[in-house]
Amino acid sequence: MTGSDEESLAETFWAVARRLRHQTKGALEPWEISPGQARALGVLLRHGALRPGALAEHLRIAPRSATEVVDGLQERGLVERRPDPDDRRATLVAPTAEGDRVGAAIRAARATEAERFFGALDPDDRAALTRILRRLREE
Amino acid sequence: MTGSDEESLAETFWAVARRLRHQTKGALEPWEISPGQARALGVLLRHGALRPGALAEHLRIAPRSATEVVDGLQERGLVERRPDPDDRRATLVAPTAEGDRVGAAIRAARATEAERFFGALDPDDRAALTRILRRLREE
DNA sequence: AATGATGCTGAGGTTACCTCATCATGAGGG
DNA sequence: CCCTCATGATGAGGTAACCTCAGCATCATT
Repeated sequence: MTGSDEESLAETFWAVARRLRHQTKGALEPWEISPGQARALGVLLRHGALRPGALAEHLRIAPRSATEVVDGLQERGLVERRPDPDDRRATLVAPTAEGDRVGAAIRAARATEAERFFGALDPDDRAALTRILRRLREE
Repeated sequence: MTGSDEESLAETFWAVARRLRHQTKGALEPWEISPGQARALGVLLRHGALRPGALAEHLRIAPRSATEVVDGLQERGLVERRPDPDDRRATLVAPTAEGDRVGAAIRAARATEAERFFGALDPDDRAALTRILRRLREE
């Protein structure tokens, strides 16, 4: 019985994820930026300059894939590569001024979408969800 | 303030999703079946025979993509196509006996993984999460 | 019958990931 | 020093899961 309860919890979780993803997709369109790129930009805004490898760890993707994400962001002028002064093999990826600006705007737009999405919940539920998800994330 | 709280709620949600996805990935390996196929098989077990179009609606993907998922399941002998007696344009997709068997095994394996994942929560939190996610799904 | 809608699928494209090989550089031992 | 091995980024090439659009068969309506 526990088993099938758990099953439906995971299933429900994914159903919600899908709905959130579909709804949020449009939020990024004004900037023509993919979800992965937006996520990477967010990490860079939070952490400052990072090596591609470190960025990959944050995003939990392969280092090679981080190179691609950075390529995309660089093409749009949102980040720049510069040599790492401590290691000539390495590159540092840092947001440009435009990257800062766009990153902040995206952050705001996503907050609005999230408000629309999670707005269905009353404040208690919202707080409970936040608390529970944080526990699941950090485990 | 509400805005940034919401932002971090969505962010947290995605962080949890990523972790769950990575953890669950291995659970399907014994059957060499993709997550999407497993999900489709689950829907078919729950609903019985469905047209590809209806399956697509359940999965929230394009009808054409449902064709591909069904192709994959059919190659593995887990579902079969048969003509819809009510409409000769249409096809009904139904699990085979093997599909029933594998579907049940997958269901059990996923329950085990989900238990490992959501097991970090005490029963109250688990119930609350289930209730809140259901609301978000159905909204 | 004729017309337009519907159900499925072939053809072909996109995206976001992956692995493996390559090349430059770094770090430590002899 | 220099040799070897480890490490950082990237080129080359592949894959999985989605998509759109066009085409064909069939249905429903006039």
